[in-house]
Amino acid sequence: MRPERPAPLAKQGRGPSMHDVAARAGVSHQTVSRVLNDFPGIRPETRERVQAAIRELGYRRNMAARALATGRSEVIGVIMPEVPHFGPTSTLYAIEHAAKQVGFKPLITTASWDSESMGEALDFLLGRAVDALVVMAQHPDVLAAVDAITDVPVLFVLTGNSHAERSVAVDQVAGTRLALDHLYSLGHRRFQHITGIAGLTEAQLRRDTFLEFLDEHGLERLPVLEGDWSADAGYRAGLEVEEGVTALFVANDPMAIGAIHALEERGLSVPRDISVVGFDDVPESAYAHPGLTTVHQDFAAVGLRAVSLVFAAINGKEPGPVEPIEPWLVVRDSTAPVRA
Amino acid sequence: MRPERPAPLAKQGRGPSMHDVAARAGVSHQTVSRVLNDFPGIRPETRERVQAAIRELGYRRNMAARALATGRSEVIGVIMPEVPHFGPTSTLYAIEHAAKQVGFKPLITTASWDSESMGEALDFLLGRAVDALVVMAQHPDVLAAVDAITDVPVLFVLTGNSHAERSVAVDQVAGTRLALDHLYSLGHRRFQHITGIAGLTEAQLRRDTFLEFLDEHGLERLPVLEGDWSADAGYRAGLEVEEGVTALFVANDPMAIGAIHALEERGLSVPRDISVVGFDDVPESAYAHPGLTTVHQDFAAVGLRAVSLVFAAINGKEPGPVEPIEPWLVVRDSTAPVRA
DNA sequence: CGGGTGAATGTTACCGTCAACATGTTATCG
DNA sequence: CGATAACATGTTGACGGTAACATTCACCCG
Repeated sequence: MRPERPAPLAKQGRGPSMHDVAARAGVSHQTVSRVLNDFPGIRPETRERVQAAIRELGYRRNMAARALATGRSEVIGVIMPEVPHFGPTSTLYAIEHAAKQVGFKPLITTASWDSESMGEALDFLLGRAVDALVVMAQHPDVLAAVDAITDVPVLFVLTGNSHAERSVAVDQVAGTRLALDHLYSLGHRRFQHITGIAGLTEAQLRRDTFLEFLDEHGLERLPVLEGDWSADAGYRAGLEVEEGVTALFVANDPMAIGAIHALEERGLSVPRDISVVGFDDVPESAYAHPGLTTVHQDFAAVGLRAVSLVFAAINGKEPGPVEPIEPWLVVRDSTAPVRA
Repeated sequence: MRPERPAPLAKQGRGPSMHDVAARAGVSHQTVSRVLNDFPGIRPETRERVQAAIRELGYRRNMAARALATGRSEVIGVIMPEVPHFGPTSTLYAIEHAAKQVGFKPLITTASWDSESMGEALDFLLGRAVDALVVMAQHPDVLAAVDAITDVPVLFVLTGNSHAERSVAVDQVAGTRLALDHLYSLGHRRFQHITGIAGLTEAQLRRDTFLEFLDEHGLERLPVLEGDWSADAGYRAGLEVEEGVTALFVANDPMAIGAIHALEERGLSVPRDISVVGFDDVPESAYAHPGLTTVHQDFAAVGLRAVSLVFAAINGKEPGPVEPIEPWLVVRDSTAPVRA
């Protein structure tokens, strides 16, 4: 199962074309085209005849030909990270749904953030004449790799609002502060943080904001624990949480769940001994044990807004600056006031 | 943001074509084509010159034209359910990865299982001249809706091995029996089940097998609790679990997590008072509280095998019957021997 | 009642690529 | 040394649509 080059080509007889329909309806192929595209000035009776022919032949428009002639494909290219985490996946679904509403479909490809991988992804999508590009730019390098593209409108997503220019994102700084303010207001003063994958913009923003917050409040900087978004990593990091820490801010929910598991194994009770806040609000977090306090990110809104902007750009309207999407805090049982 | 018909067409100047490259390299466009497609019999020096021209112009093959000329698009159409659950999503990623290895990419669309929605999805994908179709057929009706398609190889996925014909699936009956045998061997005799979305093949198979199992062992049929795959539904169902039940088989992990939450709220301890088995083995299940015993489904294998079969079919090789993919049981802490 | 007008439809060229066939150019060999 | 492969490349015509322009016809009006 390796990539063959001159592929055997299992010639599958093509379906009927416009000409076939035209012949059957006794009109010219152009008239068929006009019916298909809802052009005015077709006699109802003619339209009827054409539509009948279409139905009878089971005709289906060839979008490759249409794309060739018009230069448009009604497809939006989407570049995703290679690992299917909750955020990208949710956003993808939202994009798919929103795109469908306006007659577009996504053409998906995955890429890591090195420029070679991105280059391949771009070649693939642009070669398909996608009408626009939505790039999940979780890593700063991605922006550079895509920068040269001018063939087509490009929109970045999941950039943590660090590149407001052409990007739709949940405000990571605001989300992080929501979590930390909550813990601080419960009286906690000894904080630790478990990060997401090093280098990813969102992980970096949460981490930087965490450290900023500590400094602002004159709190001690305990070691930051490195994670990779996975529950496994959260578990391992949870084993390393320092004695005396009462507030643990974890960069996403799965890691938080892993970490809580580790803490309990160590005999620490959440939230009695230590409060934990996650990030994302995955559906299971409400039923974790204890229910996980977390920052909700509205990925559906991200997808919707992304498509709406992309659609505007495709139609030549250049919209104004984009506001970040505001996250909100969901307080559950994994956080409690610090013990006296 | 509604679907406009005659769309304004933001004319974006097209990129260079083969002719431009040919002119620059001082050869004919056909020679360019040959270089691009790795045809033999090109003088190395000529090849060099063409490749230089390609690089200099930033030429990119127009796949719409290629698709039109060859009738192939190197794209696999994928029809997904509208709600992004773990199984379909994981499978999608696996398909994307496997497809990439053989030079294909997925074109995704979602559809519910009614024939109208499926019809639209099919029109869209076949209009794009996809080379093959992978349909996530979670509902029996889907099979009927897609049945008429002969233009292109079609493969079903996630059918729970109920339609072995043209389908790749994890064996649901086997998986269910793994879970139930485990519980039975621990001494449990009072079972209850929380189902997935009514009507979906996988949910149905798990449920039917559950009932069969009860009958085979002469166990009482307590009411089956209706769920919908969501942790929420699991929680609600968990509130309804009957007194005296010691073994709860839940149709997926998120619902199991929700159910456990409900049981603990009711003062029942898992696994002391009641053992719970889930299905799917989502990554967080290992760190649920208690660690969830569950049936692991290898979605990566499903995706891989699906692509491999589809690829074979595209190249005209009709492969033999497909073996189902075997799930396995992962025993963790949510199951224990029944108390004496 | 002839020309103008607009509605309905037809004709032709072109989008960028591949496939089939045609041509030109070297080596090869009797 | 001329016929003849074998190789390297060029030319032409699909593929199935869309767009621009051309045509036909009926009708209206001065």
